[in-house]
Amino acid sequence: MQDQSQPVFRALADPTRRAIITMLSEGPRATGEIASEFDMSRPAVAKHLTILREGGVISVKPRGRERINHLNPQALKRAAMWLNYFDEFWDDRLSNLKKLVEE
Amino acid sequence: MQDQSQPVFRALADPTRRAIITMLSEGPRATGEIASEFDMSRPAVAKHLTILREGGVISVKPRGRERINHLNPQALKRAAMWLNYFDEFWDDRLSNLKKLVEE
DNA sequence: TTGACATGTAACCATTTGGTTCTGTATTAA
DNA sequence: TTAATACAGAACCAAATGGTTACATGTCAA
Repeated sequence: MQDQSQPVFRALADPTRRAIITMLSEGPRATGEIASEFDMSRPAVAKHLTILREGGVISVKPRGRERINHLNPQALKRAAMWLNYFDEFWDDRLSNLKKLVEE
Repeated sequence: MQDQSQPVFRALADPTRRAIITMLSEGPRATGEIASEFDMSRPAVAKHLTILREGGVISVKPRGRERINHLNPQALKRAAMWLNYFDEFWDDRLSNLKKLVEE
């Protein structure tokens, strides 16, 4: 079980980064467009984007002089799966059903 | 949606703390018992336990001179719910079923 | 009651984190 | 071709993080 999930959980640890994730769930955004939504400098936001990229949470496609940031839900799934392991402790009913469905 | 989940995500950000969570999912453990499993000093582990407690992830019951640490899955659920919001992006089928079940 | 055990907490330290400003480099528009 | 735009990256800084050792306190056992 050893820590493949560390970069994802690290990415999730900061509220600004979680806000960026939420923002990108509505659709891809250019870097500057994201930065303009926050009360901090563009390089600060750029650093957060780097950490999100390192965690595999977002991917970037250059388009002209812009860089378009896309959410990469696969990476979030890794963290969700880790947490869902504990499902059984808070919701046996739903967890059992899920297992059934997955079979 | 504003940051009630911050302390939980903070608690989840460190690999040692996630290991402690896994350990406690097998059953309650005394502080020293937990510390002995890690290659670091007891106070270091105690600090991690404090952060887990602040995140509501564990709760502590004194028993004699020991302090028994219990997993508190409710707090983990908070983080899981945040992530599950993005379910729809990676697994529409299961997410739809879940919604149906929850009704 | 005395000593060992289980633990918490304080003081300290190196590294990481999250922010800043400044500078450099493509790319688009005039 | 020149000026403005969109961005990356370096250098710097304060505060938070994750670790340490040393010390204090409550509880159990002899």
